[in-house]
Order: sequence, then C-alpha cells, then structure tokens
Amino acid sequence: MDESGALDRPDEDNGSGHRAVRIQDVAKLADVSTATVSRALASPEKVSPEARARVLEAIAKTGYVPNLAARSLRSQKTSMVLVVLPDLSNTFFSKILRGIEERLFEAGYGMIISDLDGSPEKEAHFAAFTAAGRVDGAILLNGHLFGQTREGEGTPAKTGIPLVALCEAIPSADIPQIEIDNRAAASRMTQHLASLGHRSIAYVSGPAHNILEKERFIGYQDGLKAAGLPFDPALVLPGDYTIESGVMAGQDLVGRTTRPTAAFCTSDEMAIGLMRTLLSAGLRVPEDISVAGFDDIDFAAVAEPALTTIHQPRRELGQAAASVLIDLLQGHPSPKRIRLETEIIVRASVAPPQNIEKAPAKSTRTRAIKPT
Amino acid sequence: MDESGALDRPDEDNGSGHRAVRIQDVAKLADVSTATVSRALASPEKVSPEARARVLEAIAKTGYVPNLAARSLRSQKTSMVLVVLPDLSNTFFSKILRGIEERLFEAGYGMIISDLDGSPEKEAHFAAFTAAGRVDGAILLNGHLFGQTREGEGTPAKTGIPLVALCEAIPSADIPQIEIDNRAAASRMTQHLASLGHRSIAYVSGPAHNILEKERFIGYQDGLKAAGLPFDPALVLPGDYTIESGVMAGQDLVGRTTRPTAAFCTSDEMAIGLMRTLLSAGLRVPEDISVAGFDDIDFAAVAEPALTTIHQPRRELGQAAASVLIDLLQGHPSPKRIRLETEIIVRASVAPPQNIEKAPAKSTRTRAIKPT
DNA sequence: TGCCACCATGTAAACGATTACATGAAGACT
DNA sequence: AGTCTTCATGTAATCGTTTACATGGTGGCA
Repeated sequence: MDESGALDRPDEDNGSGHRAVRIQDVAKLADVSTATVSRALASPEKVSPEARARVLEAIAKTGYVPNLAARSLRSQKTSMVLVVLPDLSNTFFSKILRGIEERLFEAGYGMIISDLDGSPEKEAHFAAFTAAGRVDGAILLNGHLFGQTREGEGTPAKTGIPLVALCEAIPSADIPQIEIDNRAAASRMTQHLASLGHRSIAYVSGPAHNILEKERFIGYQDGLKAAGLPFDPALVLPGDYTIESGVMAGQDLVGRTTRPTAAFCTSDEMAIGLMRTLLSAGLRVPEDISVAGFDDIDFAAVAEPALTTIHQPRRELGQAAASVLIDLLQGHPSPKRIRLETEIIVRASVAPPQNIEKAPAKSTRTRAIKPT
Repeated sequence: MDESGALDRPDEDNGSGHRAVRIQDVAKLADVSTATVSRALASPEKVSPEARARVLEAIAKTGYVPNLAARSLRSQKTSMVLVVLPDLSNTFFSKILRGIEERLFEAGYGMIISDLDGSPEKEAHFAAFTAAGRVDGAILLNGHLFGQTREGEGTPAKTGIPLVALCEAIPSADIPQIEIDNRAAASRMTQHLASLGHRSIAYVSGPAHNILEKERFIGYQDGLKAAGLPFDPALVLPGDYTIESGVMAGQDLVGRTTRPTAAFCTSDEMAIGLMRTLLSAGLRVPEDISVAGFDDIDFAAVAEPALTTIHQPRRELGQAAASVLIDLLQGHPSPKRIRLETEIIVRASVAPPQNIEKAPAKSTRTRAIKPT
C-alpha cells in the first residue's frame, strides 16, 4: 500500500532509495525551472543572486550531482581526456602520468588511461574510443605507433579532437609537442664522458624505430664529433629501454676482449641492468667501465654505484602536456612546442678512465704517429 | 547555394565533415529501423540474418561507432570502471594497474584512474564521480582512506555501485577483497631469516595506520614467536614504503653500536634504500647485515646485491580484481575473497650471519645460564 | 508618458541511443 | 480453415541535461 504513488512523489525525502537526484528535483525544491538550475551552475552571472542562493541550498540539501552522461550527450563534451601510452608498468611513464593527472584534476577533467601494449588491435580500439565521443582530447605518449604506422580510419587525428604529443614527437603531425631536447641531451652526456678522458664510449640504444631513440642516437654522434672522436658501429649495442636488454648489453661487453671505457645507456633501466651484469662478472664500475643512464628515475640515486644520468622533469612534462591540452580544449591559444630542460646528474658511476688505453686502432686513419 | 538542404541529406556521403555517424544514418542505409540496428549489435539472435548482414555492412561502410554518452544515459551503464589508488607513480601499483587494464579491456570496459595523493579533497571528488554515474564500478587500492576515515556522504559505498578492494583489505566493508596473505608472508620471511641463524632481525615498517602494514607487522611477530625469538621494539624502524624512508632506516642502523644481523623491509624500495646506505657506510651486505624486501619489483633482481624478497603476483592481483568486478557488474556470482600466493625469492642479499653474536642481552629474561 | 532595451526566467526542443509495446506475417495446431 | 503462437520489425517514449527562443517585468531615455 505504501508503495503506490511513490514514484511521482520525489518531494523532499529522497531518504531510502539510492535513486539519483535529478536536476528537476533541485528545481522543484528551489522553486525555479531546470534551466535556472543549470544556469546557476554553468554561468552564475546569468542568474539573480536570490535564485542562485536558493538553488545552491537545494543542491546542498539534496546532494545533487549532475549526470554526466546526459550533460555529455547534450553538450557534446565529456570532461574526459584519454592518455595513450605504450607501457603502464614502466616507471618512467608513471611519474609523467601523475603530472598529467594533477593538472587535469585541477581543471575538472577525468583521465582515461589506455595501455597500448604494442598491440595494433588495442590501438584501433582506442582510436574508436575517441571517435565514440568518449573523450574531449587525448595525450599521446607513443608517437611512433599512433597515426603513424597505421593510417587507417579512426585514428584520433581523423576525429578532430585536440591532441598533444608527449615526449615522443610525431614529426609529421602538426599537433603540439611537449618534449625534451633528446638530441642535445645525448650529445651533452657523450661530451661529458669524453671530457673525462673516455675515448671509447659505447652506446646502448632504444628500439630502432623509436623516435626518441633516433634523436638520442644522433645526439650521441653529435657528441662524438664535438669531442673529436670517431663513430664506431661496433660500440652501438641494441636495447629496448628494459632492464633485461641492459643485462644483455652487459653480457656482450663482458664477453669482449677490448672493451670501451664507458657506456652510455639511453635509459636508467638499461644502465642498472648493465651495471649489474658488469659487477657480477667481476668488473668494477666506474674503475673498469663508467656507466651513464638517461631519465633519472628514483632508483638511479640508490643504484650501486649511484648512477650518473640525465634528469628529465617527468612530472613537469606531464603537467605541461595537460596544460596545453586544456588550453586547446578551452579554445585558448597554446604553444605549438614546449621543450623542457634536462640536466646531467653527476653521481658515482662515471669517472675518468683508470688507465688510458692506446688510441683506438681500427677507425679513421688519423695520422697516428707512434710515440716511441 | 550548395549549402541549402545540406543538413538533412546525410545520404551516403559523409565524406567531408567530421560530423559523427548516428545510428539513424546506419538505419537508413541498411533500410531498417534504428531499433533493428541497436538489436543487431546488442542481441544479434533477435534479428534476422539478412537484416543483420545489411546492418553490419552499413556500419562498416559508414564507420559507425555508438555514442557512449547516449547509450550510457539511456541504459544507465557507462562501461567505465574507476580505479582509485594512493600513488600513481609508485612502481608497485603500476604493474597492478596493467593487470587491471588488461582484463577490463577484454571485457570492453574503460579505466578511469584517480591518484588520490593523500588528499581528502580529491577523495571527495572521486566519490562524487561515482555518484555522478560516471562509472559502473570501482576498484579501490586504498582501503584505509576511502570510506573509512571519512564517513561522509558520497563515499562510493553509498552510491551502491559494485566495489572491489585490492591489496589493502577494508575489514569492515563487505565488499570483495583481492589480496595476498600479508601476515603469513611476513611470518614466513621472518622465519626464513631466523632459520639461517639470525637472532636479531630488524623490521622496517610501512605507515603505521596502513592496513597492509598492520598485517605484516603481526606476521613479523608471528615469525619471531615461531622461531622462538623475542620481540624487541628497538628493532622496529619506522618507514613509509619509499626509498627515502629506507635510507633513513639505514642511517639509523649505521649509527647503532649493536646492530641486528638482518633487516626485513616491508617494501623493496625501502630495502634498496637501506642497502644503499649501509654500503655507503662501509658495511657489507649480506656479510655484515642481511636485507630482505617485500614485493619483488623489477629492480629487486638487479639491485647490488640482488635482493631476497617476497614475490607478489601483481599483474595477477590486478587481473583478479578486475575479473571479480566484472562478474559483479554482470550479475554473475563472484568470490568474496581471493588470496593469491606469494613466494620467497632467494637472492644474494640474505645469508647466514657471519659471526654468531652472543645471545641478545636486553630482552625477555630467559634463564640465561652463562656458559663458562 | 511612451517606447525600447535589457534582464531574469520559463518552456520546450534537442542530444543519440535503448527498449517496451504494437503490428503484421507466417507457421502450428485442432 | 480458423485461431493462436512466434518471430521479426517498426514506432515512439525515455534517459537527464543544456540552451535557443519566448515572455513578462523593470528601468532609462526622449
């Protein structure tokens, strides 16, 4: 008996049920129309102070929260941003994510994360995501995958939502880029090693097709040139930024008869894996071989020995990317490219070579006059 | 001139504009009603094979993607899951996240992440999130914060959406728990250390009010008891799972005159920070002091020395939590509690104590008969 | 005083899907 | 052969907002 009529009596008591409070309930309680409630929230200056006060009171009383699906449907905005990244479980990205999240949160946006996981299938899925109007914009941390290898429809660029590329610049696309100067940083580290006296500097690379990698590799060569050192392909070891690939590079070095006196790894993970392998094989770091990294992850400082590396402002990178995207979403002008500064962090893993070896034999016939 | 009538002629060409394809466009092209299109997608068995074929063709031709805001508004489902965690930039969580994401993706759900960042303000925000009908369910990795310290309205428990607690069990709430047996694991590690001959085992704790921490601490005490060792409060060092707190605990140990022969840290980060500090001070690990960790993060294996620790199946934990939540969302029965197995990973950082010290002097007056 | 502009507010039409209900056709059973 | 069930499909209401447009009241200006 009590049930009859319960449906259309949303008076003041919403006590028992967990039925959501609608804008109409608020309107009724505040004795205004739904339009006024909506305006009181979206553009308070368009509503009289008294009405606004009543509305706010009613909202407080009912605990009203706007239904975002409805809002999104009507206004074609979702207050959601998609973040696409290649590997969620990578230390490097997670701090960037935090920076992104902070900024988005401040601006009232939510963050949807998708771990691309190297699968084109997933990639297509997330492209569809953007097409489905589920997000207002996206931040891409995976330049080389998205909209590049695949040109099929559904790529976010096609859907026309604002995009921002973070870290891995997409050369062709004309979307804003937030990044560090990978080339310059790699060059500087190489020169740093050279300035300490190293003549034979190995380079442990990232994945060959990775855009960051390409830039860093060029930077490495720049650095060699600037230091007057020859480039030796035999000193380039393949890697993919993971600890394991660093370990493998280490095994390679351990097995060599003539070893470089320094190794520049393009990620801290690889550097740590490399050091580990060298130490296990009885080599000393930095006495026998200096090791440098890239990124300055938290563990770099507590590695043994502590890792000399290039500091990337990861949180700031994330924040900058989010800021630019927010500007874009709100129609504000925004810079097309932001480059944040890196810094060489000098720690114990790099030192001058212990015993200066004879000049490298194989390359670039510089008129080597044997000193007798 | 060309423009007139352009609006209501969505015939077959959607070529130029990036206006989204609606279900009506598909219906028109397939010569069926919108209802049939919807059915062809949601419940194909309810539609004739021919009609379905035509619909699918039309969808393929137009590149139709359902508008999720509309679907969500009508069906009161969002295909979105909220993941709330205390710290996005923590290595430990990121691998769990990956497990969650994988599973959610398979089931067609998207993942919204919120880094709680220890701020109640944010917490309230995300509670509102769930209330706003933005997500169908949530996975909580922060038992001690959410719905516990604050009992205010808007806590997700109040909104009635399905929840799953991951790792940090919420004792009071009757929501499914996915976890490891922290107490047993800590006990086992403690006994492992004792079985090697350690009589004085330090414990580097997590944050005092953390639920994990409480369980592990009890486990530590269990382990001591099982090994017949006394509990000594002086051997309990405060920490908060971070590298820094491990460093500080290390400094504490270094400064002591009588040191424990082993230290059990409740996170790998702390263990690595601790080892680092000990090594810097000239102590040897494990010769002077053994160090054990908890979690088995990637860096544990390449620490120097390699870290003995407790392996947590983080990815599997994430997957399990997602699976349970999905079951809940789809009305399937699901287990109330899942406990995944841990495993002690024996590496180089733990060894029998080098020189057996005299029985601990201060505690529990066991009738100590001096052997002359 | 009369007209115009303006301001606060209400009315109602979208937004794009899902789905209860209605409809008509086709086969099954007596 | 007539009625009943079943099945495929269409019609239209609905989800909860936002917002273009309409409306009425108030004050300024000539």
